[in-house]
Amino acid sequence: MDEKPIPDIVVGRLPLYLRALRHMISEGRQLTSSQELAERLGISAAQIRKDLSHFGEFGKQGTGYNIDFLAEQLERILKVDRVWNMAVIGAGDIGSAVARYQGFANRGFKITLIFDNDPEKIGRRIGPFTVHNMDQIGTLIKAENIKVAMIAVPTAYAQEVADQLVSAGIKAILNYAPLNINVPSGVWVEYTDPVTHLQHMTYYLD
Amino acid sequence: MDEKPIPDIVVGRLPLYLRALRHMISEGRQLTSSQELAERLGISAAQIRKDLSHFGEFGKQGTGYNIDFLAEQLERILKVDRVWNMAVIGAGDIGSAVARYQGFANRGFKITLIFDNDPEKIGRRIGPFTVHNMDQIGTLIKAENIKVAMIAVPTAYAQEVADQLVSAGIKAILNYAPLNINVPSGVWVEYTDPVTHLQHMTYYLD
DNA sequence: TAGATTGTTAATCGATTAACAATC
DNA sequence: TAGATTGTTAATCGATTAACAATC
Repeated sequence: MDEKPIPDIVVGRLPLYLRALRHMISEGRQLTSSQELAERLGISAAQIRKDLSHFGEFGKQGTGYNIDFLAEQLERILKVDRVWNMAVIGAGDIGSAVARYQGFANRGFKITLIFDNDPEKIGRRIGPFTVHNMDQIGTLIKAENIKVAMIAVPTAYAQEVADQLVSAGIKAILNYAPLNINVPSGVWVEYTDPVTHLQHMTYYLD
Repeated sequence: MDEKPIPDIVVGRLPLYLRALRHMISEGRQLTSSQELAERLGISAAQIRKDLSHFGEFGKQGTGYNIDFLAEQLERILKVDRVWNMAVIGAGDIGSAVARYQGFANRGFKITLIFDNDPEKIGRRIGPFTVHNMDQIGTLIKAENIKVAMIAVPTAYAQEVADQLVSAGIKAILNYAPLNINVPSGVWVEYTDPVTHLQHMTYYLD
C-alpha cells in the first residue's frame, strides 16, 4: 500500500519545466510537445514524459500538451498555485537585491518581511519594506505565519539565524551564505552560491 | 587509450568539498576525514572517497586528509589556483549586488568589468567599477582577455547578450536570468534562479 | 485516414554504497 | 601494536533511454 515517493531529482526538474512553459505562454503559444520542451531545456523528450507520468496523464497522443493546462498542473503539484509569503534575513547587498527582485511575482512567492541587526539599517526602507530588528524574527514570522525564508547574512551568522528561523516555524530556507547549515528533519534547505557554479565551469576551461 | 572523462556530477561536487575545507581552515583545523566531511555535507563518506579517487590519492590511511593539502589539490583541479577576471552584464539590482559581493575574493574570481545599456547608468560607479556601455562588450572583453561572465539583464535580453558574449570570446556564463540560453559547444552555462529552488522546496510543504 | 505524439515497459546505463585489504 | 581510515572493488540501487502499442 506504500506509495513510492517521487524521486527528488524529478521534483527538482518540475520548476524548470514550469519556467519553460510560462515562457511559451508569454510568447502566446498554446501547444507544445515533449520534443520541443526537451530541445529548449537540453534534456531528452523521454525523460520529460517519464517525469510527468509520475503525476498523471497531461498530454494527448498525436497532439502534445496544452501549455496552459500543463503549467496549471505543475503549479498545483509544486504548490505554487498560491502565494507563499517570505522573510528575508539580512539587508546587505544580497538581501536588498533580493528584496527588490521582481522575479518572485507570479511565480508563487512574495517577500513580506526583511530583518537586519544593524541599528543603521533597522527602520530604514528597502523598496516597499521597512527593515525590522532581528530580535523580532520569532514574533513577526509567527504572527504572519510565514513558512519560507531566505538567509542573506554573513557566513558566520548563517547557522545561528537558521536556528532562529526553525524556532519561528520556518519550513523552507534558501541560503545565500556559502555554508552548509544543519536543520531538523521536516525543514528544507536549498543553497545558492555563484562561486560553486563558477568553479564547476572553470574545471572545463583551459 | 581513451581517458574516461570524470563524470560531471563528480566535478559539480568538488566546489562543495572545497568550500567545506576552506571553512575548516578558517576554524584553524589541520586534519579531516571522509567521515567528517560527509557529515558536514550530508552525503556519504564512501562517495567523497570515490569522488576524490578520480583525481589521485590525497589521504593517508588511519589519518585522513591534510586539509590545506586537499584544498590546494582541489583548487588546482578546478583551476581556481589562479584568478579569473569576470564581466558582469547588467547594472540593475542583481548586477549591482553581484558587483559589490565580497564572496568572490579568495575563491578564484574577480569582477573587472560591468556593463549596462541605460544611459542613466553608463559612466556611473558601482563599488569600484565604472559602468560601461554595452556596445563596448566585445571590445573590452577581448582587450582584457576575459573568459567568464555573468548575465544579470532582463530575461528578454539574456539570449542576445549571451550571443554577444560568445562572440567576444567568453567561455563560461553564469546566467541570473530565469531562462535557458543556447550557446555553442565549448561554451559553458550555469544557471542561478532562486525561484526554482523555492518551488523545489514548496513541493514538500503542506 | 495517415501522421504524430503520448504514456509505459523493458533494457541500458551510470551512480552510489558496502565492504575490506592495505597501511598509516 | 591496535585502531583508524584510506582507496578500490564488487554489488546494489536508481535514473535514463529506447522502443512501441495506444490513440488522438
